[in-house]
Formats: sequence, structure tokens, C-alpha cells
Amino acid sequence: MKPEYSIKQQQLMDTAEQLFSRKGFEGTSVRDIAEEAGINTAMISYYFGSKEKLMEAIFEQRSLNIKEQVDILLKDERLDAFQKVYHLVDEYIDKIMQRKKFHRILLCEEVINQNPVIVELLAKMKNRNSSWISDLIRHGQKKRLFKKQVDIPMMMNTLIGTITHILVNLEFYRSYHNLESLSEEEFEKVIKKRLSAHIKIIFKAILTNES
Amino acid sequence: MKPEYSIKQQQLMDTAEQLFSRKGFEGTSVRDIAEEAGINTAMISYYFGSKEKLMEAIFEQRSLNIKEQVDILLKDERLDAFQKVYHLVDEYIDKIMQRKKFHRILLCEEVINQNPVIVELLAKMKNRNSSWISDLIRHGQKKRLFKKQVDIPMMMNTLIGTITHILVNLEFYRSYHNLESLSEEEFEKVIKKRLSAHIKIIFKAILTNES
DNA sequence: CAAAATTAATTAAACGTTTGTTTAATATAG
DNA sequence: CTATATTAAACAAACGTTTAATTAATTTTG
Repeated sequence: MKPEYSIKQQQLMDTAEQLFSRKGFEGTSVRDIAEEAGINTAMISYYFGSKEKLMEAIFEQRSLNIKEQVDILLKDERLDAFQKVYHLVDEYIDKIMQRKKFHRILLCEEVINQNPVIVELLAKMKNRNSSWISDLIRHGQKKRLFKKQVDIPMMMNTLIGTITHILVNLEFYRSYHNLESLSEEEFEKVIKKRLSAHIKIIFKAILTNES
Repeated sequence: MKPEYSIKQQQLMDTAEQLFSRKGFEGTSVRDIAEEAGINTAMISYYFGSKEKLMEAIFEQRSLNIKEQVDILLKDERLDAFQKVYHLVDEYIDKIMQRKKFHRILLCEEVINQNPVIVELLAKMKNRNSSWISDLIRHGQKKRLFKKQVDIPMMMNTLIGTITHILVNLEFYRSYHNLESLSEEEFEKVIKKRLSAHIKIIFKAILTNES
């Protein structure tokens, strides 16, 4: 399904991701990317066809897919419905924090919404993921642990909105709480832990509170 | 303090905001803006100095400031601490929904983070607003309605993250819930109502839940 | 109050860069 | 020998900004 990329192609995609996330798609030139990657400018068109298609390749490779994880969670009988949802929350935090740069680009691209290939890709991804989340929620509703009416996109909005918004405010958060002395990894651990606890409280409220 | 702008300048700022929010700052040319506004291209440099400074002018004019609202809320003795916070939540929803285009630009600009004037402006705004929120939260803590430790930036992250993330997913939300038949205004009313109820549940949980 | 002088607004054209992409030549590998 | 990879150079188009000329508005002056 997914095309395989040579080392040089992967190098170009990594460098492009890095620069797109710092300067935006339009703000990054193919010369920037090529120079930073130590590869001739013409290779971008040679390998990917265009700067646009290089971007699409990045999106196709790195978009978030939760199918597998939800599959595993639904089958796992040791976990109750809440624990399943909590596991998924942590999965989202991990995956988004793991791919910070990509998700910063994603955020911008969702706003600008220009490239039809990417728009299509994201729409499919959202529908797919929402559908998997629905399965997980219905599971909790059948067990009478969750309330009957849950606005799943709204819930996902808070999940992804909270994670991605802190992603662009990491440095503000760090300085607000005087965590400058922590190393990058230590700080990331703290953030992930706090995010996890924070969102679980939120999800519990959303899933149980009867209006 | 704030510079006043002529009708033509305001026209340029409105048109620029519109285009920046659709195609990004780098993706919009001064010729695009001028043509759309029916004004000569050179007028942008003439009035604002540069495209960059036009952007800064937009930010200076439209950045969110909650000082006044918090002032009023703190003094209002008819409201308990929860109601005060809830009012502020609605204030955020209203102001951000009112300025959809600007907040889409803001979102991108926070990611890209290139223009030092805007970076400075946003940092000050965040510090100022966080400080006002702190006052409001401390008020509730003194009345023993809120728990002792509240991570205010994390709470604000969820507030703003949720609102802005739905801002870039309005159409997905609309189609998911089959609300295509609603007019723009009706749909916006529905969104604001749901956002309001949703975030209030979240805030209640964040402010009361003892870990 | 009107004419002259001055300032401000507006224009089309031109400026020098930078943009993404293509080309045609050369190098490398199988 | 052939196919792929790599290069520097060239391409036209688009970019933000400046210029110099012209028009409009405002102020000064007789």
C-alpha cells in the first residue's frame, strides 16, 4: 500500500518536515530543504515530482491511525471501558508528542486547507478514527459505564485540541512553571504525565456527567 | 495608545486577515490583498511600511484581552466563583468565534513563530491573561469552591485548544452531525451552545476534582 | 473667498530577488 | 552498455518594495 522510500528520500522528507514545521510550507523553499539535507535541489522534483507532492508524501506516511490500537483495546478483557479509553488517550498523547513536528504542520495545514490531496487524506483519517472511537464509546455505553449521549467529535476536539495547543505553547508552559532547568526529555516526561492526568479527568467528566 | 486607522487602512487589514486566514501569510501576496481590496499594491507599503508590518498591525488590533471582563466579574457579587469562571468561558467562546479568521491566523503564527514583534506581543498577552485568570481562580479557592492546586496554563490550553480546534474543524463537525441544512448563523449558535456546555463540564471537573 | 503653495494619496512601471521546476550534461552502478 | 542518480545552470513566473509621475486634498496667502 504505502510506497517505500530510499534513504535519500527519507532524508528529504525528514528535513522538509523539520523546516515546514518551523517556517511553514510556503515559507520554506526547495533550496532550503535541499541545502539542509545536503542534497541537490533538483532531486526533490526528481524523486517526488514537486514540492507539493513531497508534502503529500509526508502526510501519507505520518498520519495518525488508531485502528490497531482500538482493535487490541476492544479485545482486552482485563480492562474496563474507562481503562480502554484512558489507554487510547495515552496513545494519542504519545503519538502526537512523538511526532511534534508533523503535528505542527498538520495544525497549519488544517487551517489553510489548500491542497486537495491532503484535505481528502485528513477527512478520511478523521472519519476513520471517529468511527473507531465510536466503537470504544458504545462498548462503555453497553456496560452502562458511560452516559447515553456522547458528542464524540466534541470530545475528540478537546483531546486533540488540548494536546496540539500545548504543543505550540511548550515553551510558555515551561517558563510559567519554572521548568527551564529540566532537560528536553525530562520536561517532555512531565508534560506527558500532566497531560495524561488532566485529560483523563476531563474524559471521565464527559463520559459520565448527565446533563 | 493604539493607532487609529483610516477606512482604507481598515479595508486593507480586513482583506489581509481574510486572505491570511485562507492561504497563510507566506501564501498570500501583497498583490492578492490589494486586488481583493480594490486598492493599489503600493499602498500597503505606503500605509504600513511592509507586508510584515501589516500583519503586526492586525495582531495589535485584534489580540484578545480579558482584563475588563475579569474586572467586572470579580466585582459582581451576585455571581459565585463558578458562575464567574463560566461567564469567562462564554466570553472566550464569543470572542474567538467572533474573530474566527484572526484566530485561524493566530494558530498558524503560533506554530511558525517567526516574527519577533508578534512573538513578543503574544507572550505578553498570554502572561497578562494568565495573570487575570489566576485572580479569578484564587477567588474561588478562597471561597473553598475550587481545589487548591489548579494548573492554570493547562486549563487554558484545554479552553483555547478546544475552541480553536473546532474552529478549523467546523465543517467536519457540521457534516458528522448532519447539520448541513442549518444556516451559517443557526449552526454557529448550535456550536457555541454545545461548546459552552461542554467546556463548563470540563472546567467543573478540573476545578473540583482532587487527585 | 479664490488663487497659489504645500502636503497627502494614488498610480503604473520598474527594481532586484527569490521562487519551483526543467534541462542537458555528467557521473555512478548494475 | 544501459539505466539510474546527480549536478550546475537556465527558465519563466512571482515576489515585496521602490520610484517617479500624477491626482486629490488641505493649508496658506494675498
